[in-house]
Amino acid sequence: MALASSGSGAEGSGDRSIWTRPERGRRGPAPAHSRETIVGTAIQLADTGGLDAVSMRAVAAGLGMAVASLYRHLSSREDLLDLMVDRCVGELSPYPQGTGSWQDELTGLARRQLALFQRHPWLREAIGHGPKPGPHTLSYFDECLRILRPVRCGTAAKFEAIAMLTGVVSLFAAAVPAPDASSAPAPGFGDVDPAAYPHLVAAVAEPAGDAPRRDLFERTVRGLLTGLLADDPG
Amino acid sequence: MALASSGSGAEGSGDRSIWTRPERGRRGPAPAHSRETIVGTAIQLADTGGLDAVSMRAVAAGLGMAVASLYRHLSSREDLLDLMVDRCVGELSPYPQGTGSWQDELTGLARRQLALFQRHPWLREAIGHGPKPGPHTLSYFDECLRILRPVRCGTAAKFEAIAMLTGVVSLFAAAVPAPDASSAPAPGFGDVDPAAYPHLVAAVAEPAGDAPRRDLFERTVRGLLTGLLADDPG
DNA sequence: GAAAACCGTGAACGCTGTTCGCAGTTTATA
DNA sequence: TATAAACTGCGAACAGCGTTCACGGTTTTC
Repeated sequence: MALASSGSGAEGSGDRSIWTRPERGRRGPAPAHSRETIVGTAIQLADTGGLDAVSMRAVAAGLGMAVASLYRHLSSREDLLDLMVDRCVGELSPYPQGTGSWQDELTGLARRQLALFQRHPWLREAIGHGPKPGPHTLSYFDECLRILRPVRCGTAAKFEAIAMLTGVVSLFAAAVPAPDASSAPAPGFGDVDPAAYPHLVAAVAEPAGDAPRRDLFERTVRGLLTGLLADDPG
Repeated sequence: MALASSGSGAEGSGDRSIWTRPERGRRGPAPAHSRETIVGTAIQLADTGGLDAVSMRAVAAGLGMAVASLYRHLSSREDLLDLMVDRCVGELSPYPQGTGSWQDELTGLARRQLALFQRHPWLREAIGHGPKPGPHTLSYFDECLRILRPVRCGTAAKFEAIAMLTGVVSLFAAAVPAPDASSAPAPGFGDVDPAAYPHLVAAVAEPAGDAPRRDLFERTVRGLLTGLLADDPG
């Protein structure tokens, strides 16, 4: 059942997973760039221009190295994305000592996640393309499970709840991208037959009246948790 | 200088949006393929092999036409994706006559959305890349607003709730892909230092105990709606 | 000293979305 | 009816992408 065949360990750069591949071999010259530097450059590119800006050529150019050399450190672009994600998840730690109820703790964690998604908007897209959790992501799961320890329900349900919570936080991050740029002009209802969409036309005609209600995030998260982990007999 | 000066209307295929571009010009031979056929072929490709399988070359090949000819019907691949999304959203209509509370109606709609996401898994990815709603999507918004009419809160809040609901449904679709294939083997915790993730190790060691609780979807959706649209004075 | 393992790289392969120019067809106008 | 405009279809090409390969130089191991 072991992932890496139980036999011998890593065989150099032929490693399957980026999490078991050693950062450098035991022979040959020292690599000109560390894994840390490569991931940092990639994250910087993504923060600036989105995931599309993270091309192998762009990363290599940012480091002043040749494209092919990147493949001495990574076996694919996906490896790079996995490293980027895990390093950003690491920004959530250290996790504070828990004091309140598990709902309080989880909501607080969700709030820090929201800030993370806003710092790195590309995270929304980078996550979910296959679950290959790195060490920081495993720590994050561990922390969630620690918080959820008092909840009496199956492990699978807890994992589902964690995934759902992360998803909702990501949705909030998408809805409120950041405290800066001009918000997207809302779905652009161009010239359209008003008769076909009566409620829609009436709604957009209304005087908006949107005082962005406070604690919307918190109420939503708590409502979600209630639905997901309601305390009913298993 | 003006491309499409505000004066006259559409000038043939030079249209900005796919929703205003006429399907065919007023001169020249009749197109060999209808927009309907093109979108249908693309959806079929996506249903089979995901969004990556929807390359302009693949679509053209599926129709027995040359790649460049596709650009007589679409000004970009994004146009094609927009058309695909809108046509699938159209599968939600006709919308049944509402009978229950707005929570009941919205939950029912969410359930049909869930089925839609499961029929077309690529929808999750295709949605969200910029809001360019087509006629069916506008109808969907209209229907949601009709259901939400009794709820007393701002229009912006309602749109947020709709977006959030759609997102959560999409998350459920991702968690429960379909009633068929082997579910993803859960995040693969390979050989890992047990001491570093005590709660994680303890959790996966547990006997799972997952009777997939019934009505989890419904309870989650209702919990979310409660959080989002709780009836407090604006 | 020889051999194995490793780093860096230029050049290429196949793929992608998109554009250009040309030939043929249909319609509108004079 | 002749002519110009507008349109369809398409072969060929362009720039960009991720990835691979073969080769020379460097470091370690035997």
